[in-house]
Amino acid sequence: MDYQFKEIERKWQQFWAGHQTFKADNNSSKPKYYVLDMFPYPSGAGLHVGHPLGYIASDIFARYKRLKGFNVLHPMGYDSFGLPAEQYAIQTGQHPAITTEANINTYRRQLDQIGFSFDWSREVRTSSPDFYKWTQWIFMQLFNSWYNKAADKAESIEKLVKHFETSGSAGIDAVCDEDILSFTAAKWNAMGNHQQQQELLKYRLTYLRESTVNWCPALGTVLANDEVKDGFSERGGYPVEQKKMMQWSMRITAYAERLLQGLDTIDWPEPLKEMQRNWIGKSIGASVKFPIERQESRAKSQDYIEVFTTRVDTIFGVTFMVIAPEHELVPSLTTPEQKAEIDAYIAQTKKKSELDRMADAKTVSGAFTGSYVINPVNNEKVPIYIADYVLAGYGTGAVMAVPSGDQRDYLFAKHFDLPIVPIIDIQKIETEADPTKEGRYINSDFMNGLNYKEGTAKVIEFLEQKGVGKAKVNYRMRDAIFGRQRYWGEPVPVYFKDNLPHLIDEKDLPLLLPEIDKYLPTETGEPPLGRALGWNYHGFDYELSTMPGWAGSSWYWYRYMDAHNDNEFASKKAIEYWKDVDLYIGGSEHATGHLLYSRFWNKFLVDMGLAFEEEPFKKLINQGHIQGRSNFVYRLIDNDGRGTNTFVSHGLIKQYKTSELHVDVNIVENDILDIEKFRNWREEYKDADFIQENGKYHCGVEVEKMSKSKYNVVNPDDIIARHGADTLRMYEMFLGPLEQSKPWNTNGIEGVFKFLRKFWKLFHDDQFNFRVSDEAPSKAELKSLHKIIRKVEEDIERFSFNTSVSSFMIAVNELTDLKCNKRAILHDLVIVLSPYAPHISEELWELLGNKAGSLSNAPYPKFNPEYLVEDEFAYPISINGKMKLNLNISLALEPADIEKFVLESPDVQKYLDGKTPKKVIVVKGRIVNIVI
RNA sequence: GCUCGGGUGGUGGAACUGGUAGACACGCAGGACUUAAAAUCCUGUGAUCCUAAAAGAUCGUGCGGGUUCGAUUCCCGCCCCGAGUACCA
Repeated sequence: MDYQFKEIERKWQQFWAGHQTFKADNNSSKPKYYVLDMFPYPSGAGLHVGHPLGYIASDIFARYKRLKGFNVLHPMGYDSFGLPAEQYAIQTGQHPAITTEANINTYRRQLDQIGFSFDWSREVRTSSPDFYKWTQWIFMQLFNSWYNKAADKAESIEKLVKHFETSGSAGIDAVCDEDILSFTAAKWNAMGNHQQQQELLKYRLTYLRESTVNWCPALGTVLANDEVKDGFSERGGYPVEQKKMMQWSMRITAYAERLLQGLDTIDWPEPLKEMQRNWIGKSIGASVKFPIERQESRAKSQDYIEVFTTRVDTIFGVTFMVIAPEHELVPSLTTPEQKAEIDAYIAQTKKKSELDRMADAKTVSGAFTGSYVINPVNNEKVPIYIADYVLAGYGTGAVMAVPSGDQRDYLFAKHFDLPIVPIIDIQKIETEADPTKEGRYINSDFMNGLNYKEGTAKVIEFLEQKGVGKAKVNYRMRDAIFGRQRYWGEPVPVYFKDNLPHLIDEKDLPLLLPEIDKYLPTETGEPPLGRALGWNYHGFDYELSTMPGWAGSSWYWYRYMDAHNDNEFASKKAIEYWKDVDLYIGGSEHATGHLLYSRFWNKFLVDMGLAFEEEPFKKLINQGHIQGRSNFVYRLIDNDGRGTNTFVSHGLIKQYKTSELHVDVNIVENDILDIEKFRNWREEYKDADFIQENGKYHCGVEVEKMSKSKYNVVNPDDIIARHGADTLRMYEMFLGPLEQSKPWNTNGIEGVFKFLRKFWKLFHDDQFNFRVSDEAPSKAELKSLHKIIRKVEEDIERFSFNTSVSSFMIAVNELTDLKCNKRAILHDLVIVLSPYAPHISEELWELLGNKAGSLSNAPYPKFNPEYLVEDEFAYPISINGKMKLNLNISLALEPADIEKFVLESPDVQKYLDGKTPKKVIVVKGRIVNIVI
């Protein structure tokens, strides 16, 4: 039989499913290995050819690790809460659970066809109550915890309460809100429960607080910073505005330092780590309080403005101060004379959209408040301005402006004609600011003559002594907003009593999503859950927002370890066994979302003693994105400027007036249009004419996003129907390096398919009868085999799957040339190929007389370097680094003899021409160059 | 602007620590088989020069320099493409 991929693939997929071949065991004497993919959101469009790229790579690795004797956990599931199902529900009234279920079934069918070795018995779905029960449970643990800076870990809130009861707020160093009270034990105990609870909320790791949020009116929900792009929602592209709301937040900032430090311990791509570092945005500097010079008549709300600066050493160069227009002190600082101007400026900033503000980044604007602060180092009077280049959300929302050292301050000073004072002797400030740290200070009183390091230490010491400043570390990262005004998400297990949030009883978990009539906000503007009639907790109102998309994905890898546990999110035993993810494959778009939140929750679970590895994903690989590759046809335009039904081949379009049209890539092969298929594609093209080149119609090409409207979506089902899953798997790897983004291009797929046929034919005679020989393999055959054994091992270990595929082709070509059908060779060859092309490998494995299904755990063949030793090899030598010649040298020669042989050989002597060489370059025992 | 990737034949891409650049595949050209086509197989395929042919020579990894016996690889400067980020004090 010729290579019948359809039957073979169906047969083995059924076998694997029926025999649970890839079921992972939680008890094994083998070492464990956990290979994880970022689980997909099951969208209605199904998988396109780009989605499985990472899954194929991880599957190859998982299968390889099994061959290497590991107990491999390789699961798959669905991140099944999300907006599209809900949008669809709003439009059609269909319950998102139904849509989701249907989409999951499509995904599952498509995934099964590709022949993945997933352990489906451990499948998880974030929208399933037995999964989100534990998402809610973890939320409750976060609510019941606070972050103890002294111990540098999260601790139970009860411990904090005990401390308050016995010692008051003294001695507590916590990550918390800024407006915490300080109190004695007696005062605490005298507080009512209501006030105590309110105070505790400022410490909890998940808490309710009024905060400015990204509100998207069109979507009717709050978005996280990473879901907003340039002032528009990432999904849908609707405008986003700032709004103050009571919101659930996660105190991720408590973990900022650990999240930063942990990056140094994990094997992740450097760019990704860099993104997280930038996101966390640590800057080391100082905070300084500048006393406000109050006029007697004005109210004394606060008598200083605090700034954060990374260059406290430049404090003698401060000539003005700038605060954000939203700064809370603005009203009290504005003098009556300046009020009109300030109000106008604030009104103007409010009007500006995020986009305008960015476009305006270079134009200087601002307004004077009329008030002054005193520079604490020299008691000089410094005017206070407001300007939108200062962000309310970073630092303290106020900056000390040093125009000689900071370019923005410089431009501002020039615009408002404020003094620019140089403070370092080598500063050049004629045309722009000079932020140098070299040189010695001038105009800086007690710092004069010091260098950067000395000066910084000195000024901090001075400020600390005066009690107006201290060294401080600042982070850019904000606490994560945790509420969405949406239906299709995890309900927050909280009810309200006396306006205070309370957790529901643990035994009432999961808090199920209630049924509602419509998936829209209520008429009063409450989230969709507000429509659930009679939905309350013993008469008390539930929280109506649901959790964001990242909640379930922040811990799901633990659920795979023990997917059916009803009593715990995963048993301690299972977590102790599987520990962490050894290899995680997914896209870099999750850098500052999922991958950061997951690390945060993981650290929290470790603090609680519920997990044991500080970092959840030891090694991470970002697979590149598969872009679409669009094809175009060119419609001839007639003299009246109307489109005709004649199409011009791409090479000839310069000679005609044409318009470009997308054409379905599935009716184009190697950029040549299938004219018949084109005529059938659409009614209007039935009678199309073509101006061709050499009898062919060439299409134009462009790389774009894969999308339906561009007719460049390639469905894996079609590829599998034509060439089979093994071809698809190998071709996706062959396309290029895994981590590189590249356009999908079916042009070369024939080559991979031909390879698999050749491989099949190694085991068969010309009539396609299975025929292998038990003769002893020849040296040449062993050499081919062992080259590939080593190559594939090396390639897989360094995730270079594309080069492996090439090497397979070479090996099979060599063995075909040798007419090799030796059982011993083919036996090992099948094992080595099996991670890449598992179906054909299983079939041949069985034909070779092995027990069906035993391939997945067959031992990977051991590489023997002896077989690579040749008797003679072509020895390349360059002369003067240029001329090259090849000598045939016997490998039996010793290195010293080789040298003699080379130098005395007639070819070399010809070049030497009687002279002795000046220098002989030897690399690894080989002469590579002779300098004459 | 800043940070991180990356520029190699007609195309996708190899070359792992500086050591025969262009593996492998696609495409293209020629040939075999065939009444014909498809499929399959074989040969050639960086450019230029030279040759009847064999052989040979020169150039060649974005551009310009440098280090080295030797550079796609290392260093300096520049250009272009992609990704992330954006007034972060």
